[in-house]
Amino acid sequence: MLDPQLIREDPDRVRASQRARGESVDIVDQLLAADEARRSSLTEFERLRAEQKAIGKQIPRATGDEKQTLLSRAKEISAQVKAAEAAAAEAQQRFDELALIPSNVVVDGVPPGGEDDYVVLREVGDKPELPTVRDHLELGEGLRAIDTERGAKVSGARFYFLTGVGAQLELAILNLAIDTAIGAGFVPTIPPTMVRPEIMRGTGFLGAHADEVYRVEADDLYLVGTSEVPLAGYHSDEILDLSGGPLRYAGWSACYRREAGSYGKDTRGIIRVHQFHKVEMFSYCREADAADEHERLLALEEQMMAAVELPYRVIDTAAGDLGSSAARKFDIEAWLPSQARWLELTSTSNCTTFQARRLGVRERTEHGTRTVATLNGTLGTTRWIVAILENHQLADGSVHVPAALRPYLGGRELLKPVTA
RNA sequence: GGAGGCGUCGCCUAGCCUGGUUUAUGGCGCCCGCCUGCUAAGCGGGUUGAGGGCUCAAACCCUCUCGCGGGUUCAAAUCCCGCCGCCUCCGCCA
Repeated sequence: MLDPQLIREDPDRVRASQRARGESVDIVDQLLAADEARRSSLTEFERLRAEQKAIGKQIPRATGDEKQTLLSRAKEISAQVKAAEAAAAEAQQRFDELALIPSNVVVDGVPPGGEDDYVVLREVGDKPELPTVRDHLELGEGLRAIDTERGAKVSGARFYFLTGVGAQLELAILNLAIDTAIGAGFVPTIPPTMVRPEIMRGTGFLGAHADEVYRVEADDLYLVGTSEVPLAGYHSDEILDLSGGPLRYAGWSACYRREAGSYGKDTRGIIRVHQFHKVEMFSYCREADAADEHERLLALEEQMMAAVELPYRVIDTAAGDLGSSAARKFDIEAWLPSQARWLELTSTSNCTTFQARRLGVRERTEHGTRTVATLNGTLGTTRWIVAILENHQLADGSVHVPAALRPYLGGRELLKPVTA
């Protein structure tokens, strides 16, 4: 949700943002009109209400004829107040509904355009030169690490078992991620992965991508697609003290995604699955500090990429490909040798005050309270296994273990295929 | 799943039965000031949040806010209904 005051005072900025995203520009004028209607009906209600209260105050003191006069006048105004209140509530509701429509105002410098109009900020590391290229599933099966057949048998398409070194490798990635986060001052957090509707709505996931989300109907709860959701809800309706700097959390959780509408895409292996694990960074900070915090999250992601020794590039996502909550988004894509393309491994978004406003997260300042900014970023996921296996494969199907992961894998330097 | 209790401005708490002079009481904490070699104590004042009006901005004014949402009434923290959350006990399960 945008700041109503911003819409009122600088509608052109909102229009420009909507235009850059390729979304409705007219909505701004609809909002301005609805805001005008809302305020005028509110003023009318408040005027009548004040009058009603003034009369009500005189009634207990009055007697006889005077009291009867006051009572009849009170009765009259009571009906007027009721009508004015209903009108004001209706205007407010109309405004609230419209206010949810515009996406976040993009940060200056975000490339305009759609999915393919991203800007590559940098490319780091060399793509491996491989004599033979096996894809991650072939490698994973050879290592007895990934079993998608049994995953499908037990749970259906896009489910899998990680076994042996596969399970250990996932834990290694996630442990390295959480240790990195702790080292950077994040509070390690294991959040609930089922949340109430208002939390899911507040984070903006029930908008355009609502059919991506699993819903547990019997209990009216949603399964989260990322721990961003419970971490954003963690401080909902709270007033924070950010005088000591941003509040930073690193959530470790299972993530669930329906992947509706992605039929036939990434069907092989574990690139696109219904359930995976992720360590996610989440920061609450002052809006003025949000851009710096975004760079900090990106730097930590790059630190992780270096640690797992993957060639990658950083892209600045174009306006039209941002989620509705994000004002800017950087993705890190690792090289995927089997398909000779880049594969998204992390994504970090600056949501500015968009998410926090919906969730009622504010901070105390000298002059009152104000909405904070929220940011999130990936520090490790199950998908990283894909890039690690493929980039570090050797000719015989064994896989070199990056030094940073070895402590989490019993010191092993090499994962070898199971021949038996 | 069953029974009972509770939800008041950061924390604790009065008010609810018996609706209106309540601008929601008092304490703690916190902030400002006074006093005092310093500190503590003492004294005085301030201290929920949201929205709107006026304004360059403030001061100021108004409305809403006693878990949430309805209802009754001229008038609701107070009466009625529904919901949510927490606690205790019982049952069931791990």
